[in-house]
Amino acid sequence: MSNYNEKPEAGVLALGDAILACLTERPMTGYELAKTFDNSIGFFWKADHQQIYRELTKLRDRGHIQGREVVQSGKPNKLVYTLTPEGRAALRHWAARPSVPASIKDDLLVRLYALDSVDIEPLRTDLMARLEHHRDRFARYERLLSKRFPDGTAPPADVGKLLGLRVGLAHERAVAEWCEEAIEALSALSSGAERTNVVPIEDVKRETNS
Amino acid sequence: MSNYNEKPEAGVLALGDAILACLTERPMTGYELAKTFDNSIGFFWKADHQQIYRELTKLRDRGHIQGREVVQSGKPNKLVYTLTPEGRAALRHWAARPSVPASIKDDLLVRLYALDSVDIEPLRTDLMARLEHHRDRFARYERLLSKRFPDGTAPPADVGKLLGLRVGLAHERAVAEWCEEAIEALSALSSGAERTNVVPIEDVKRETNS
DNA sequence: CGCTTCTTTACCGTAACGCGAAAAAGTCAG
DNA sequence: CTGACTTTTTCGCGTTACGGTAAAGAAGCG
Repeated sequence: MSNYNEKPEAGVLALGDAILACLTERPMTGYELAKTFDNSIGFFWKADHQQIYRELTKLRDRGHIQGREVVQSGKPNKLVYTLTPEGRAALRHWAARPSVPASIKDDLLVRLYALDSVDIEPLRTDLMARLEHHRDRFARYERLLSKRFPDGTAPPADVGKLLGLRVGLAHERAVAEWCEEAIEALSALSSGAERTNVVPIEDVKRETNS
Repeated sequence: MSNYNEKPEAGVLALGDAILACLTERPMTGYELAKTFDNSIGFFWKADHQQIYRELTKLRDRGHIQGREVVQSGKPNKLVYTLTPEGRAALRHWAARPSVPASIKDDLLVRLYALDSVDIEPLRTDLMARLEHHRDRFARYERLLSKRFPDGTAPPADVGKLLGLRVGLAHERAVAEWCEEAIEALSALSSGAERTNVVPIEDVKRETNS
């Protein structure tokens, strides 16, 4: 059996590390971080500005980042945060620890699990919204990919960002397809004895080759 | 502690609802719930026994479940929890609200994002562990599917459980495939150029306002 | 004999999230 | 000019989630 229950020490504080990761790119203010977590990480992590600022304070207290005030005319002064060498080291150290596989944790699955105890109509509506959502995301990732990495390759420093987009793409596609399947199944349920023939999975060998 | 009916916004407390969903199947004790959340929901949701018990207490206080003590000989007495009509109604009501699409939130992606600031070797090791993990899960779902739904169909009440397994399957497959891709990419990175002089900071991005 | 299983509960912490509010400067539309 | 909105940061209220440590008490296993 695979055992991923080692002992990740100080554990889960990934939001702070996500911020550190963002700051490896360039120094940023809390406002910038909050606006777009840069358009890669922000897809997987969302956090409002209060959260960001609170985390920034903690990171500064730990000496992982350093704030430099930039006086602006016409706007409030801003605090541009830069990684300190300690912050860099902390990030490296954190990144060297094994990650914990995230669980799916989707409440939709809970609803489906109790399918015979809930109303199917709102569920179907919900699933359709979800389908749209995942399709949107998929298209967004595709656009980003073809814009930032038109030939499918990346310079060494950006390989990780490419991979991030690729996993997002794969995930959204898989879930969107599943949504279609689920909607169909629910429709078949509510329309009664009508049974659409389901194609067994072994025969559906869909390879997307572009 | 007075007001929990005024804010029916999108789903917050899902752990409690997951427990309610479990209890629609059959009455269970906290211990049973903690052991295996039944082998469908437990894959997507993991919670230790303290969490479960705490949640059970809350649910009982709300009148959503009802505990019935069963005296046992040879074992401690147990509390078998049953859904009350109020609990059923609450579950139905909760399930009728739109769900919030869960974000991915995987710290591995953060590590990858900051790829040029971290060590690749532990990352590659981590990815290989992850690959194994997702393959395990995939195989597990496959086994469960062929055991519980050998012909790929389910009685109406179990359609949701089938769908849950199917999305798990699709997800694990997609992520496992991505892991392979990522491992390959990282290997190419580390075996490749020994740091040819690449892009120092010659390009200071000018802010729109200085 | 000690160890594990069974079953529940308690109290400790803190990370994460969310909501509402507020400063103090400027821009821009009506 | 007024009102609304942007920019940027911060405070403080709350709840949910989760993690650890530990205590019970009886049974069964080796």
